[in-house]
Amino acid sequence: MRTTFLQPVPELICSHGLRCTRQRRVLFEALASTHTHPTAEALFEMVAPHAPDLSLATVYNTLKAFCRSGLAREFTSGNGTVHFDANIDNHAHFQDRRSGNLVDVPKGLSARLLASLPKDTIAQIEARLHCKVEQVHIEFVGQSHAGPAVV
Amino acid sequence: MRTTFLQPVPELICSHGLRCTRQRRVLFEALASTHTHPTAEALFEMVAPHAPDLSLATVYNTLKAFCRSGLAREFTSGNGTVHFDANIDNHAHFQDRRSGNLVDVPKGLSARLLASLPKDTIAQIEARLHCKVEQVHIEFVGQSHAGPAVV
DNA sequence: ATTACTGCAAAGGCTTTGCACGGGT
DNA sequence: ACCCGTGCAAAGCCTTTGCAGTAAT
Repeated sequence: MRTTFLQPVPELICSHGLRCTRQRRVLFEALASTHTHPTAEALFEMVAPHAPDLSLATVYNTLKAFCRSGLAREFTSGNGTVHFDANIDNHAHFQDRRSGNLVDVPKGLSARLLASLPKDTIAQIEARLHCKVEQVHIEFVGQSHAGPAVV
Repeated sequence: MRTTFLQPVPELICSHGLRCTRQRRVLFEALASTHTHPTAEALFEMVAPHAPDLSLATVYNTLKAFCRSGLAREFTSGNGTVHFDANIDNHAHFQDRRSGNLVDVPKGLSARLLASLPKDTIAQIEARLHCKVEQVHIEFVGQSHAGPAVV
């Protein structure tokens, strides 16, 4: 569990043009403190104990606001579930086929994977498909053994 | 447009334990004849001219049957849209950020990308995350220039 | 004081399902 | 003849939205 931030959470939220409400603080802290990638519902349940009358609609609205302002990122895994992530830097994911749980591939390994992609092949993709590649998502799917694989 | 199959479509459908109806033939041919990855709705519109009273529910049901029987594959792209694909072999995708359109990265290039992933790094992922990696999805996101980039 | 955010409930898409009919085997 | 597959409409998710009240600036 990461519990410290480069910038205190309230300032971080404010500096992104959002009002710093109790709900947003709690949600951001929860989101930033896990390397799993909770769905809106999962996040709702994570914070429920600390925010008794938080509504699910607010979770959705808040997450959307976070994404718009660049505080978080939303993405959909191969099986269709929408996940949120306060870790902005690009990294690969691993998803358990059975549970659908999604975790980060550790930073160093992610970086190695991304660096391994041959640049000339990407250039060829751009040429063949008449496009400009801006991002790469790598997702591994398979089976988790044992307990919670949170790194 | 690919219009020939290793096995004639009806046999292919039957051999997967499905009844070969007109709707299924039309849908499978349409799906297999494009390298874009239509959504259920898009496929519905593609075949509408050739199947006047096909219902959208049937498209959904049929696609699900195809996926269950291994004739097709379903996946969700990073922006949450569900796409279908009769190309079973593993390949990378490119998605246009604006339109959401998704196309295959040509086979050869896909293969090169997949082959470039360092095996030892994957082994380390398995070790660190206590998991077994079974599949890899690579998705590029960016901008398409010009017209339809169907390869 | 202003205006953004919240919670509730209702509305909205997309997808699935129940059921009677029709078509494949 | 059997029974799976189809079409329609209705029901079910998940997510967004409208609105009045509340809290942040």
